[in-house]
Amino acid sequence: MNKAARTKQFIVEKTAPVFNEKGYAGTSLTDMTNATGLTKGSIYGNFANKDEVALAAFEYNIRQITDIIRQEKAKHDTYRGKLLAYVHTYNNFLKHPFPAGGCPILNTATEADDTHPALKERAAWALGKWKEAVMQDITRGILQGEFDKDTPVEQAALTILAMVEGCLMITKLTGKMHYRNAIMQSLETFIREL
Amino acid sequence: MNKAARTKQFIVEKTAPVFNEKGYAGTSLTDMTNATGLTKGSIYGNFANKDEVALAAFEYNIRQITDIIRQEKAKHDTYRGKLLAYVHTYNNFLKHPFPAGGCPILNTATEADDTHPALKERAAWALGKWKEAVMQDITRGILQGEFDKDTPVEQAALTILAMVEGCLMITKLTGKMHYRNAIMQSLETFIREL
DNA sequence: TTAAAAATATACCAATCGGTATAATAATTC
DNA sequence: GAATTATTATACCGATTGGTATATTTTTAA
Repeated sequence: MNKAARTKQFIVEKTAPVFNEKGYAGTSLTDMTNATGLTKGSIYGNFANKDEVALAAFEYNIRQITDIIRQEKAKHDTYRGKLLAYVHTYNNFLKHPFPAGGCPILNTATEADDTHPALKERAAWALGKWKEAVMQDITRGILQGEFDKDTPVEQAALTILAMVEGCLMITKLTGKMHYRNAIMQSLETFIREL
Repeated sequence: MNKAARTKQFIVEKTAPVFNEKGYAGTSLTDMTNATGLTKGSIYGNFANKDEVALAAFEYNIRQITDIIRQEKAKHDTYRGKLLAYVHTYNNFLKHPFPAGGCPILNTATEADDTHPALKERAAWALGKWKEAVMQDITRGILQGEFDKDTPVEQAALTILAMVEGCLMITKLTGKMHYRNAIMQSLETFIREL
């Protein structure tokens, strides 16, 4: 890993939380130089434009979360346990190195909707991957006899995603932790009833 | 209603969809003059600054939705019917004059989180009002014997909100209508099981 | 209808935006 | 260790940002 690659990585790591908190349009080059301590020339020597940094930062934030989830899922053998890992992870997300600013998919979905199609595409892709992962857990759980074999797999997966994202949004907006606990309680019930 | 008040209203109506689509930071004064056909001087003669217009536009978008929901709820006598009105309204929201850009609470929650505290406060307030309305429907439904008397009222209300907002986010990001239908199906089931 | 008041348009402000050419510096290769 | 290449900093670009002072036009009240 040569100097250039290291600096590139450094820029991504330092700007990722800023992009996630302030959004794409809200993050200026000045924010980026402040976050990194580097100058504009230095940043533009490693990236073609702000878009490239934003995209790389988004990927970084996504990977941050998927790594945590994968780790937590691995702790459980049953597929119900793996699904419940979402509940417990998000319910204690202060314990984990979650990206500052919350869920990057949620953040990107609303802002980049009309303004930044490339970023929106990445966010949609990430959501799709997440959906597939949950669907796979449900499908395998059905095969293992853990879940009802008549479970509508895609619908259940989408419902889990919606509850998690809705929960994150409400918690972020209100700051009330018992709101989060309440919604996560419902999600747990939903998963246990599959 | 004198000229000034009419112009103020006109500015709000024309800029409200722009703010909701592009966000607060993403909407420039040029966007506002384009949307209204007025000049900067004219806008600043009626509002102190961009903040004031953004706040008024947010209130306008919120009222737009609450009016529709109130109307749809009034069509049903039962409280279960009133709750299901959320499902049916959002499921056919193309039929209604919903604000362009989707749910203003969702849009504001993510963007204004760190950047615009006043707007965030209004969004949190609107969400709180919504939560209270749903809780009231559930409480009255319990008194009427429609719902199980052991229903955790606040938890159920928050879950409904989370599912709706999560659904809106996923639909906005992916554009897939059958995702929306699936999640709304789960919400309907949830309400019917209260 | 005319005078006072209010609303709108024009022209401008400093500051910041994203981006770049060039010079200086550091890393790499021979 | 010297030469070359890659990386970073400086200084600047035009365009756009939010905002304002002033002039002009339009409402409103007498």
